[in-house]
Amino acid sequence: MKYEIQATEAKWQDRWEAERVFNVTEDPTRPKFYNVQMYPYPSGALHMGHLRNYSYVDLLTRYKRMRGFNVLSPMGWDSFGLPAENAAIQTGIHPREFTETQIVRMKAQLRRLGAVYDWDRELASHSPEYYRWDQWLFLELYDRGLAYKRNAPVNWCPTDQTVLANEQVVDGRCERCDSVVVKRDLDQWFFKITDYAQRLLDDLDQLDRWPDRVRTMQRNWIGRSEGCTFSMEVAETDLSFDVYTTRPDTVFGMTFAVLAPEHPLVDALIAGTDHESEARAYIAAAGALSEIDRQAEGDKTGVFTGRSAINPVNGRPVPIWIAEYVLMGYGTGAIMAVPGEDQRDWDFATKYGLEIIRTVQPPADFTGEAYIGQGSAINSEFLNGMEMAEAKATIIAWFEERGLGKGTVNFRIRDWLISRQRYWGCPIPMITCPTDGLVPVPRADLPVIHPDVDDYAPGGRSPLAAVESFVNVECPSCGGPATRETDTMDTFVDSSWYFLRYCDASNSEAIFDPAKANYWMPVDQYVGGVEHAVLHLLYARFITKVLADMGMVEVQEPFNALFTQGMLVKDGAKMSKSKGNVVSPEEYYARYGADAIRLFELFIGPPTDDAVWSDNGVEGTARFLDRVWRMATGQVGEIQDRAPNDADREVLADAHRMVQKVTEDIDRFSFNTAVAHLMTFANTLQRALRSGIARETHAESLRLMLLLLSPMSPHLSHELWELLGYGSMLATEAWPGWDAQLVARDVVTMVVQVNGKVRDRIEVDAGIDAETAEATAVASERIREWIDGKEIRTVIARPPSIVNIVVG
RNA sequence: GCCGGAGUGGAGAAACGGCAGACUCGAUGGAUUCAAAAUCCAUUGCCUUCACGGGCGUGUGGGUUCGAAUCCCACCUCCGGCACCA
Repeated sequence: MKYEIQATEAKWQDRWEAERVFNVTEDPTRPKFYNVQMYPYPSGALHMGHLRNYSYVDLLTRYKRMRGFNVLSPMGWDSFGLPAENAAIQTGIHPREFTETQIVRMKAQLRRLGAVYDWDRELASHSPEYYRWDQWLFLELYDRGLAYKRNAPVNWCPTDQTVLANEQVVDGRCERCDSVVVKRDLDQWFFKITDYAQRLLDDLDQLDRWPDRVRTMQRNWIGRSEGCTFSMEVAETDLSFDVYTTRPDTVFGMTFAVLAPEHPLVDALIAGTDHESEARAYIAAAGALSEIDRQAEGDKTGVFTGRSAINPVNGRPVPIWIAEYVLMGYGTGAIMAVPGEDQRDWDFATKYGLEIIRTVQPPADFTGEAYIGQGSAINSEFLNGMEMAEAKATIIAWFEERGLGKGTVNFRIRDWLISRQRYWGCPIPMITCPTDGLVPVPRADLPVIHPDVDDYAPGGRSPLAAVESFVNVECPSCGGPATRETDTMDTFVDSSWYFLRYCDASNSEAIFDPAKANYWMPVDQYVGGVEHAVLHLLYARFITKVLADMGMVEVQEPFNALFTQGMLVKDGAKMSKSKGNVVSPEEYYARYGADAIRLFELFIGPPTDDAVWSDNGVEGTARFLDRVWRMATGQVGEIQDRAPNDADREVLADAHRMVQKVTEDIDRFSFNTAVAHLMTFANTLQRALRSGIARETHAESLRLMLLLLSPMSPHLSHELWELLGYGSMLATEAWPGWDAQLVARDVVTMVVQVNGKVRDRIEVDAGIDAETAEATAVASERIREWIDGKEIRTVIARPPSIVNIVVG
């Protein structure tokens, strides 16, 4: 009997769906398992790289189900965004039509893989039923002062014609299109994620089932530093400015001060000095540079202002410079320069002939320039002799006593810029009234639906701004003429709460029912790419904390365990459409079926590592599955109607060993070795069949194999399960346990080493004691050859596995 | 520069501090076949030996240990993140 791949796979896909096997509701009597994959952008065609992730998630859904969990595995679509809009610009097809076509295609592809979800909870961020709650969330943040509009220098991508969040700028370039990002001053909406910086940092400690790498990346991104802010007066004026430093202990070593070129005080500072025209030229030149050039580490440039500032600790005047190595966006945009203990200040001082005073004693053998290590304070009056920590505390207290400054904490993270000047996103629900200023759209008027437009092309402002019927509205407050906000939201807003919406996806009265969210949350296993380490994963944590503060959900952290899968690599590059190296599954479905593809995706290597695609790997797993089919249907060897003998009992023991290993390997996410153990047992079973196996042993072996194989290659497993009469729906069976007595071995191979080198292997009783093990080892013929005539210094016995004889 | 992670056969990879290379691909030889496909068997880290066996071997150099791919130190290479953040 031949295995009919296409018909069988279709049959089981139909049955899982028709019998609603994976549709779930809250059930307090069972432990829940909330299994989520980062919802995909509906790009249309899935390639082998994508299928790797779907195979992992589907394995977990099926496995946890069999382990007795109430498993929720939903699916949805991150369906706002640039690709659909760019396609619309090119083809004229409405982004909605384009997107919905792609969603239909992708659903069909997931179904073809045999991936199962609770489709009742399907959501798409472009649907008004979904983005209505984006808008609601925005208004809640606005009411809490967590959403605000401000004019600020922002990152502008000249190609995509929109602003970007800091997190979307990579090495000065747009993460999407790689264009060099420029700064523009624009009125933009921000979410105040900086209010949550400390909590986002602190709670990383409890995420012990996240990869360290991701936690470290978030820590770096949040970038907490402790230091001191104090004020400096400008000599011969009544001006003053604040500086921030993490090294207040070195304040006596300040030999100059530096302002960022954009510092608001600069203009007043240089006005009327001899250096005014030179300084203005410098500022203009700095302003014209791109961010990349600005941030390029190289020769530091700067210009003297002609003014001096007074060092508050000793009244000493120091020259004030303007230099672009000081950034307006961090701290106060002004620094005290201590060249003795800061390499950047050292470089600058050396270049411009400024004084250098060491205030920390370097070790005698120190040969570098600025010294940033530990040491005693010198040249620092009352701080002299103190170590760094003590000196810091002392000087901060000194500042605070006199009201001149205070200990402060700074974060590198900036507020989240969420405005986008693009069409295919969620409209921001705000109205600007000449009388009342910014007025929120009343919640009863949500959703603000974005109208169809003729021209999607970005032109520096949102395409929505061209639609007068959309823009012009009555002010909800005074009824007078007013205008709508025409920017749309960053799509990362959509994705920062979708996992909560899955819990109650069809609720038309609220964003979700807290009771339902509290049943399912937190997500027990979150699966996705590491590229979102500081984007989506940080935003989602932030929004969850906001919703927790609102009392909507109890958890402070949305994702209990995070799994970041490796990429699939082909021809030395990540498999992706843009690289042109994708392998489509269609041909493989036709030849080998979904089960073989899934099994290969699991087997290809450790899930967290990148894996290299190989064309004939699927052939290997297909061969394995075919062998399982033939062994199950009596096409291999001989199944004998007799009582099990010793050989059969050993086969059964191996089957139980397989159950143990596969279970343990799945639990530690070692899917590649789990598959390997199934293959090993298949080899064992095949040998047994060839020499004749008892029917009972054969049946039990197959039963266990099919249970273990079913989360990996579900179609063939289900078909055989039904065919062999074990039941009608394998997916709802319980995961097998193993018999510890059967797994344990009576006789084991003991290795005997002489001086650490293996010299013999002896079959011994598994319960052998150390004394007997040693005696057995020494008595061995082969061992005698190595130890005779030599002095036995010591013998290490670790029965029953090893004995090491050390001879001199 | 700073912070992570990783270097094991021809390839993907295994290996609680205890037999390095499980499992799969590939390759070679063989069985079956009129022939092929499919299937099955055997071999497959390097050197040496007719053979039994022996020697070497997990990026490099040290160290700890009876024993190290695994732990420690230094270095090299690759990958990822951050980077003029005061």
